[in-house]
Amino acid sequence: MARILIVEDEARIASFVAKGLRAEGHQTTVAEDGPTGLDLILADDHDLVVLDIGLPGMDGFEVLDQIRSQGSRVPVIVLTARDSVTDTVSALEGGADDYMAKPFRFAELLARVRLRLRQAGEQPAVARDDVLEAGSVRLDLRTRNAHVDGHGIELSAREFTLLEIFMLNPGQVLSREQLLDHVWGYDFDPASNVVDVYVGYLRKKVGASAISTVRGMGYRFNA
Amino acid sequence: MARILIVEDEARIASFVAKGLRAEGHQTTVAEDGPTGLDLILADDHDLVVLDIGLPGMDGFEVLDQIRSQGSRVPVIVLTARDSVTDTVSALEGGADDYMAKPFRFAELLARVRLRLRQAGEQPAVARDDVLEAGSVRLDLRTRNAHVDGHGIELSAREFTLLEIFMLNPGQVLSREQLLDHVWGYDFDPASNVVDVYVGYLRKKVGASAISTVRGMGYRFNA
DNA sequence: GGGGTTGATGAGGAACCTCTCATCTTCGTC
DNA sequence: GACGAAGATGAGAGGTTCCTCATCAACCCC
Repeated sequence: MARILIVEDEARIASFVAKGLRAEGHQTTVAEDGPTGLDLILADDHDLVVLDIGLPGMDGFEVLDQIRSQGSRVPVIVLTARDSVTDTVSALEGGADDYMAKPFRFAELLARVRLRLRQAGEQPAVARDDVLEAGSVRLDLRTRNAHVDGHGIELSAREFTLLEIFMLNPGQVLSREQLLDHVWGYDFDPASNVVDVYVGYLRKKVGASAISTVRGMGYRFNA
Repeated sequence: MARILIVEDEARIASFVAKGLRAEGHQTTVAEDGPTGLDLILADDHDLVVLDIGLPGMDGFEVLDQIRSQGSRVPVIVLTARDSVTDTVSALEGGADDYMAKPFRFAELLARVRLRLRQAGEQPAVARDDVLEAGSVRLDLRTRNAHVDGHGIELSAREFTLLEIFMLNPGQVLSREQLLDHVWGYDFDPASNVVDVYVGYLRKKVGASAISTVRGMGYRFNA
């Protein structure tokens, strides 16, 4: 769909982002340091850049500064350390379009990537659906209400996000790892069985048949 | 803006809804029983109907049935008792466009009223802003993230909703009663000081100057 | 059908959220 | 300045949420 450059030295995060974006149908390139990233950006081969601030050699500010001063208008989403106010403000003043504080959940990054791509493409703000429906389950993303068979159910924040991810990918098998990345974030203990537990909670609330287990693979939401 | 008919026998709820909708700039009429409501609807003088199911004399189902069988296509939002699954399903099958389970928060009803009016008007789904910004405060309604000076802050669900209401009405004085209706719902103890407490929490997080006290009146969010 | 692997689930601790209550502070008025 | 009213706030109860761990059940392969 879009060609996205990830400038990030931590392999774990780079791969977390790249993997997720590829699963969304985007083409990804990873640059592990500033100069490489800068070259690739200036080659003007990408639709969007995800840029880490804490890079070895040449930090993200410098990269940002250079590409803007050389006239590139490619959308840039900056990754900063959590609550590094200074970083964030500088980044936005320095020409970044948006930023994410680490650690972040992939679902959030994805939302911003979509927003920036949409804005860049000048597409008329796809009347994105604020309500997901599948079978008897209805999820209102704006009011955060959920209904099964037209009868309201209560979901906690975690349950809601998990169900949202499921309903955005109906019929697809989602691995525990994918779900953990999307709902819990990349820095969560991958050995935890918290996904299993929350799938259990959801099944109790939306009906056991809504989510089937694919042994050895993960879970699938049935439309 | 729109002419809205409220068919509801409980005065407390009728006035809660009417008051809120008038504050939004709509014209409201209240009918306290089914036959009156039916007459008014058939007079075709309203853009939208909020219809209670539990009415004396002629219940909401009957009203709905009659108006649909007589060809009216006015959008109808039905009010049902909480978790009365049967009611809800019957209502939707009977031609209602949406429903709210009692007790409800006004903010939610408003969201649905807007949606239905928009659909009825065939307006091209105003690219409604999913991000509220005022001064240094930024509130992303979709991802439920909040930022102050570009630095993420954590808000609980209640805090978020309260801040949302404030930011939707910047510069306006909002009474405790209004806030209670919007954020807590109409069946909440009006003598509670919970609004004061939560304003206190918000001030700690977004800065004390963001919300000023208007003595004897309520609170105002400053843009 | 036995054994190992994978998934489901109940129990429970820690943290958090929500609200009430009582007390303290601020404000306006006289 | 003294007083009463209005608002702010700390303490804390009660409930919920989130997660871990241990155990139990289902499944697969041979």
